Amino acid sequence: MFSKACEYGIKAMIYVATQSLKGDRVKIGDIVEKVGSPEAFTAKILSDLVKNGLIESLKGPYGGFAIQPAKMESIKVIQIVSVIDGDSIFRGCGLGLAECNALEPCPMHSKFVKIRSELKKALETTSLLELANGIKTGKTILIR
Amino acid sequence: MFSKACEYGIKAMIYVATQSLKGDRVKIGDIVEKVGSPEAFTAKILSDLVKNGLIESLKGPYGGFAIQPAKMESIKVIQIVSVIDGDSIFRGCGLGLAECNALEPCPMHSKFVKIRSELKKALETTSLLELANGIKTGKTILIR
DNA sequence: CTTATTTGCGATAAAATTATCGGAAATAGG
DNA sequence: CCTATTTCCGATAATTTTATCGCAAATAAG
Repeated sequence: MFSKACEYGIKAMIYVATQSLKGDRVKIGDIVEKVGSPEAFTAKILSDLVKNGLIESLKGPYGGFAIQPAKMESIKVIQIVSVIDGDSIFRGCGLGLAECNALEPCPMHSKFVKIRSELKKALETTSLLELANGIKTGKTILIR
Repeated sequence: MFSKACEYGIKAMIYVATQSLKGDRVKIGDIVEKVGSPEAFTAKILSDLVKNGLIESLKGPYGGFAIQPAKMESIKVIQIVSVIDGDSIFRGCGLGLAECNALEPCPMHSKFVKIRSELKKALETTSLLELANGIKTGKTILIR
C-alpha cells in the first residue's frame, strides 16, 4: 500500500509527536530505535518532512526533531503520505491506465472508486495527535 | 496498490478472456498490443498464471493463450492478484509491522481494517467474466 | 574560539522490481 | 522428417526503491 519510506515516515512522525507532547526533542538515533527503521534512510525522509513543514528540526547539541503540540491536531496522515508517496494512491488508476475516469473507465474502476475514497477519507480525518495518543496510552504499538 | 506485474497480469487475463469468449486463442504479441505492456515481461507473468491454472497455453503454430469460458465466472480477481503479488495487501500491516492485530495493533490498524476487508471483498466477488463483458460491451477500456 | 553534537546533503551501494535477450522445447502442417 | 511458429526458461540488463557513508553546516556550551 505505502512505500517503506512512507511507513517509516509515518511511524517516525508519531514517535516524535509522543515525545513532543512531553516537551522532549528527539534525535534520529532515538527515533530509529523506537521505530525499527534504518537510520540514514529515515533521516532523509525526515529531512523531506522538515522541508514540507510537517516537523521541525534543530542542529547541534540539544538539537533533534520536534512537532509543536498545537499543530498535531491539524496534521493529518494524508499530508505525510502525500509528501513521501505523492497522491497516486488516491488519484492513479488501479490498473495503471494513464487516464481513467467514469467516462472511460478501466475494468476495475467502479470497484475501486469507493475503496479509494474511503481510504482517502480515513487518511484525511486521522490526525497525528490521535495516533500519538494511541501510543501514549499503550493502545497501539510502533514496533514488533 | 498493485505491482506493475499484477496490473499487466489482470489486463492480459481480461483480454484473453474476451477473445476466448469468441473462441479465439491469442498469442503474446497480440496481448501486449491490446494491453500496452512489455512483451517478454508479460510472457513471464502469463507463464506464472499458467502454472497456477488460471489460464492455459499451447505451444507452436495455432498456439497461444486461452481461458475456458465455463471457468470465467469462477475465476475471481483475487486469485490473479494472489498469484502475482501474494496476499500482503490483505494480510500485511499498513505500517509494516511484522505482526499487527486487534490485540497489538499498529496506530493505523483500526482505520485500515475496514478498507482492507472491503478491498478483499471487491476482489473476491469480481469475476473475470464480468470484467471481460465490460470490455466486450465497450463500457470499459484496457489501454489509453 | 574551540569543541562536541546533531541535522543536511551529495555520492554511492545494495536490493527489488521491471524489462530484455537468446535459445530450448513443443507442436502443427506439409 | 523438416520447417515455421509459439510458449518456456535461464541469463542478463535497466530502473526504481531502499539503504549506507562521509563530510559539510549549524549550533550550544565552556
